[in-house]
Amino acid sequence: MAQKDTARSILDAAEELFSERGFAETSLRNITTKADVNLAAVNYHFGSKKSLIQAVFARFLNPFVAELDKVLSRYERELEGRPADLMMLLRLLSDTALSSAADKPQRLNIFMRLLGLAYSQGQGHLRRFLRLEYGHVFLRYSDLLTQSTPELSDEDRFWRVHFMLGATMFTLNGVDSLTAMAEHDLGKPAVTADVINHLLPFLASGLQSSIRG
Amino acid sequence: MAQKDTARSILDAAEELFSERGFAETSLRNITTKADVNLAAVNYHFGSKKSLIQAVFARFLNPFVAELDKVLSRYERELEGRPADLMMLLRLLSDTALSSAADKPQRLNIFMRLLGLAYSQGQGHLRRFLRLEYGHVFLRYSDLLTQSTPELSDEDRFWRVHFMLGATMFTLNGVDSLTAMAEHDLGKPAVTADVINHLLPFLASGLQSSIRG
DNA sequence: TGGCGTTTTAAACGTATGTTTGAAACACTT
DNA sequence: AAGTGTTTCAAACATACGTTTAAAACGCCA
Repeated sequence: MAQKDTARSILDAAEELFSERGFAETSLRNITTKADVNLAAVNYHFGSKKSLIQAVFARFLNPFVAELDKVLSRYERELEGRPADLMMLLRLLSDTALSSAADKPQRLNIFMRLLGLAYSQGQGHLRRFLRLEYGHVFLRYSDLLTQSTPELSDEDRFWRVHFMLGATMFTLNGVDSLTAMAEHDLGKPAVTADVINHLLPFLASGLQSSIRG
Repeated sequence: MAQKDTARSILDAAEELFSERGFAETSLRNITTKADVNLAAVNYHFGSKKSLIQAVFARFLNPFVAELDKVLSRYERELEGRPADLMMLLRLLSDTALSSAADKPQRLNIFMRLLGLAYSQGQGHLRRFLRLEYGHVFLRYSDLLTQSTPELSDEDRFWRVHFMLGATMFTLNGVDSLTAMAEHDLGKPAVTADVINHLLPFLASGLQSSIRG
């Protein structure tokens, strides 16, 4: 019990602090103080700060990616060779993400902030770790996206998929500030699921745009 | 001459290093070494590291915002009361951005990376500085956007404008990696202007989406 | 209960950071 | 050329960091 509790406390504290202040700006002393464990515990249980960062991601992504893998397999079976439907693909992904943090909705927001940080702070080791560990699922999803948009040129699809990724990352990365702004500007509270309900039509329309520049 | 040269060298070096490694990860010693000036020069000329960061943004944003202000005034005059056109508004913004770094295209990419960092790294002081200093121009642009999309509900427009911002920030933030990937995947080199030509139709279609979730 | 591997602890290590200092070098007016 | 305000410089300062250490405390099986 001792080992699990200490390691878990550290992961909990690190997850929250990293998402609030970034990786470089969060010290091991911040983390161990919040977790109420000894400073040396991080190096004892995780080896280094870098490994701790990776462990934070792995704890969230391992179950998520496993579940997404299952969901995609089930959907491919249902399709029986027919091409995938775009809105359905987007729904599969967002539902999987939402349900992977269903017990504590705040955790999805926290994790999306971490993912955003991973791509904006240096953390080259993190990007390498993520691609190595989870790259295959995203390649698989990308193939299904291609099936669902046969009318697009490879070039248009390439760019627009990255635009979708950007809108999604940016939005979910700052979903807490955005929902707060929404409540202030529109007088209407919103949760992550509401934001996603607005987001998906935007993404689908953008991907399938027929406006010529 | 001495003062200007030293301060300029520092700003040049800081701009580049910050965009490559982030703010916390770039030390004053990194900067002053690259700029080939004495370590104490930063504190002498700028007062502190925070003020240096703000100065880097001000150097780029002051001329950009001044130019955008002029461009918007000219466009409003041309409209003579008619509602603004969406694609035209997007073009005005992107053209102004592109031309504000026309002499050295790489500077726009560098600056967009900095802007992304400003919103993902802690740097609360920076966000406050940016809103205080340049908020009025973005409010003005936002009003024109509203004119150009009268068919949208305030709620849809609110969310979709932020999705657009996200797609844009993410894309231009990583435009160097993206163009490299594009060349690898599509066998077709691309520059920032090409990326924007793909981006604008995506944004316009997303904003005007009529897909129901 | 005694012994042993695991975990926790307080303290220290070496290094890097932002900032300050006071003297030296410089530019420019009188 | 002397004097004055500005800028540069090498050095030091205080602080914070990630990591290591060696002893103490703990958990558990014999």
